[in-house]
Amino acid sequence: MGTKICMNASCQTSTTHEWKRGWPLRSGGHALLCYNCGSAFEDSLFCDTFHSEEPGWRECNICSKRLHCGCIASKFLLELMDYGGVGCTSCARSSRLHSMQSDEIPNGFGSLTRNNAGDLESIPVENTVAGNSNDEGGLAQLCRLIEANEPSLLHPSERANGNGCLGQLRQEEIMHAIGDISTGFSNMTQPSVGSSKFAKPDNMSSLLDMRDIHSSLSQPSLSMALGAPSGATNFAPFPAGPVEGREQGKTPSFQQGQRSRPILPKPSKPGLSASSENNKGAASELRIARPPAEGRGKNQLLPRYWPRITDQELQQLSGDLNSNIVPLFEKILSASDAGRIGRLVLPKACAEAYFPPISQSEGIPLRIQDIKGREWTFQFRFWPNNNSRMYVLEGVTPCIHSMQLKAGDTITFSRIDPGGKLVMGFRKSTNNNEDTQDAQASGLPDGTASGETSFSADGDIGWNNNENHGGRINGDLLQQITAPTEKKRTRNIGPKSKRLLMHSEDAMELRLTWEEAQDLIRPPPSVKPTIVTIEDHEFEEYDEPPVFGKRTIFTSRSSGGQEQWAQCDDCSKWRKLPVDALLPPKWTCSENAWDSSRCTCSAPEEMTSKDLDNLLRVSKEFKKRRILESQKQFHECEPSGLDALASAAVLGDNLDDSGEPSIGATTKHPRHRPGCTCIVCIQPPSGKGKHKPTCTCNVCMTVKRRFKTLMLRKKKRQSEREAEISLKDNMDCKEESEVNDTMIHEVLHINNSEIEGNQSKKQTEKPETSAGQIDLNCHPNREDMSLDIPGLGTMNLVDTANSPLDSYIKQNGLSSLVWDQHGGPAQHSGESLRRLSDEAFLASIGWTHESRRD
DNA sequence: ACGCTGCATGGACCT
DNA sequence: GGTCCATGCAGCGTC
Repeated sequence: MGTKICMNASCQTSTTHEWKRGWPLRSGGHALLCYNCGSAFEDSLFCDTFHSEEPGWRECNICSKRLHCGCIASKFLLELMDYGGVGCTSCARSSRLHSMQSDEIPNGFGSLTRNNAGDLESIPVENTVAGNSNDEGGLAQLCRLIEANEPSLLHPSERANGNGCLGQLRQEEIMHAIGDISTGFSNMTQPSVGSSKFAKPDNMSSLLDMRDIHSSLSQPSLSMALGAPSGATNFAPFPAGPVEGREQGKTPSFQQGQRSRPILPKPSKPGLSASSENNKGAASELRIARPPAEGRGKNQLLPRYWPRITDQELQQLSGDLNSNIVPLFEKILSASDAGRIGRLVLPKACAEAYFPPISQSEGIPLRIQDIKGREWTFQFRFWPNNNSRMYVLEGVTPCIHSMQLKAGDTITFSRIDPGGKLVMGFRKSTNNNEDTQDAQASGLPDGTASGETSFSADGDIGWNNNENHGGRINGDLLQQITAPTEKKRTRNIGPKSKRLLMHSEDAMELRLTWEEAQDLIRPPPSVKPTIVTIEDHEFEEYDEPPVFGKRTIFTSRSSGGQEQWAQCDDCSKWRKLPVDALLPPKWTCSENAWDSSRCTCSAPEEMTSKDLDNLLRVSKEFKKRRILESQKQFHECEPSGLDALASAAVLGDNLDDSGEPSIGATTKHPRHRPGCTCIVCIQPPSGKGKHKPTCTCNVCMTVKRRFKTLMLRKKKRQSEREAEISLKDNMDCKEESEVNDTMIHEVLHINNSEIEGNQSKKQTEKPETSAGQIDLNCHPNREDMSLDIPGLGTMNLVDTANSPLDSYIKQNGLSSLVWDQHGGPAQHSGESLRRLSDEAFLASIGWTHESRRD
């Protein structure tokens, strides 16, 4: 991080690695303080936000000089200015009490003076504040100065946490701040410099407490915007309503400060939209998640529930109602919240903080006014849940309907003070069609729109809302949020912004199909396989996991031969390779052992750029089409792979045979409750030799049905694949003409080799040819994975699905069984085969034919 | 059969 | 590992 020099003139410690952790920075991390005296290092006074994002430059109301960056400290100051106008240093000085000169600030900015160069210096704190800890440095005293000048401007909690630190001010800003403070407070009443409170060094040593002041400072604009008539009590950011009132009796109000909270939900998350602040300027227009009013209870409210109401909205509201609106919390409606049940799950912390306390599960009726002034009565109650409580509002359906809310919309709860009346508003999800109106009505009893549309989409800093991120990502996200059926998927994606979102078309570019992945798998380099024979099939076993090889493109020439093309990782030129070449993940021209004339990057490319473009374009289109097809298949067809296995386990064969009565499906399945009739549970313990072919027990019937269905599906698929292959061939022929005379058709290798998923089939049917073509896993799309029947080997299962019935029987050595039944190598008709297949299959898995033995 | 109610469950998130 | 909360579902009441 380089050498840091302490700003304390009497210290000036220079260090490269020793420092203390200071106040949290809005953009994450902490300021660094001198380990020796606790003062700030030079560059610690720079605001990270300022340097990285420049979110909040503002102009002086008078001279238009640009001020501050919007970091925690300056925001506080500026918002104070917002109350009475923003002022820069010079303007402030002209209007400010001239008596308030920096050298006259006895216990505050006496520690901050300008040196000869005009820069700020920090002088030892002990020089100015008796008994004060050095830890805070001079900046901490800035807060005290503020308080000294206008105690009523601070929330009692802020006064209680009088050790505030306006840390990230850089030198110039500090001077601005001083001036701003002067200006801002000059409009206020009774500057009481040097009050007893001011001199009192209470709570001044704890850096932890410093965060409190940061939190508190982060939200003063809210109350300011409410236009409190006058006096300190009205200026408190969240005037205590009845709820708090109960506790106020217990706790002195000055101790009821805002709890320690980060200024924004998470440093990284607000950053998503922080840049949008750039041109906004006025903080009052930003939809920033605010730490809500101090409520009852000790639980912190999760940032996702912080109300995001703008100062403008609040101002308007307050004006409309002639009273203070205290935003309490908000919640994005879930599917069940907006559903027919009519129960709105309340966040526990919110319910306990802002709603009346309830001791009985039945709860109490709660009257809440909606945006149109109508009053609704809900049952506010709870259920015991895991040694905790789950709070719900019951009977919300009519209200939800009247507001035309649905899952994904946000419902807000506010309180009108005085009186403590609860008000609920809403905010529509911005991806709704009606978003253009987007009548944000956060608690507006008269339904007055408040200009939400203009900034809801880009000014919102909350990370758990559906309005962040612009463009496609936003669209996708919103779509997911408002689609309850997609909820499970969106949960992971939407709220947290932790995952990279990508539009589907873009994602398609990067998407690797299973077939492609299969074909890219290479044996681990320089590891010799062990050859293992399982059921007459030879397998290569590797001790090391496979690696992905280099992706190549295959082309076919009109002469019939195939070519493989690979791109050099160094020069990006395409080189022609033999079809059977398997490349490592990284490959360069120098490794081109097949063409000595092109084994260096300097060698020219064989293909013209036009050819190459065509090649790539066709490959890309082909892939897109292929992915779309696979998606279509996925949606239209049966569940596959593990899904099928799970479904089959749950549903027996109803998956395939919908005509059969359903075995009661239950999501509790894996536990196999008593009475479960799934394929797993109905297995006899031994599983073998106890069932006659005519047996109609549950097990036998299920197994029979399963095998029948399997075969039918297999046949159907086979015919579909054949049809598809012919279709593909036709399409490929069309494409060929587009590319080049010499390139008859071209497809990705992976497409070429197993367009219809036949590759894995071939590999399993003819494993002896699979040497060099590693299939380390069977295709997850294979429906026969659902056949998890004891006694049947994995390879048999694979073959079962992929082979015609007769070959299956042969491969499993069951032909003798057929002979037995018919007294010789009968010429089986399809019908007889089908008739026999049940028994054959039963035999293969161990259900022997006792009747035969008889 | 249908709807309501209260609880259980498990994934997601937080500490 | 603990907590929260969205949702599933069994049991019960009502039609």
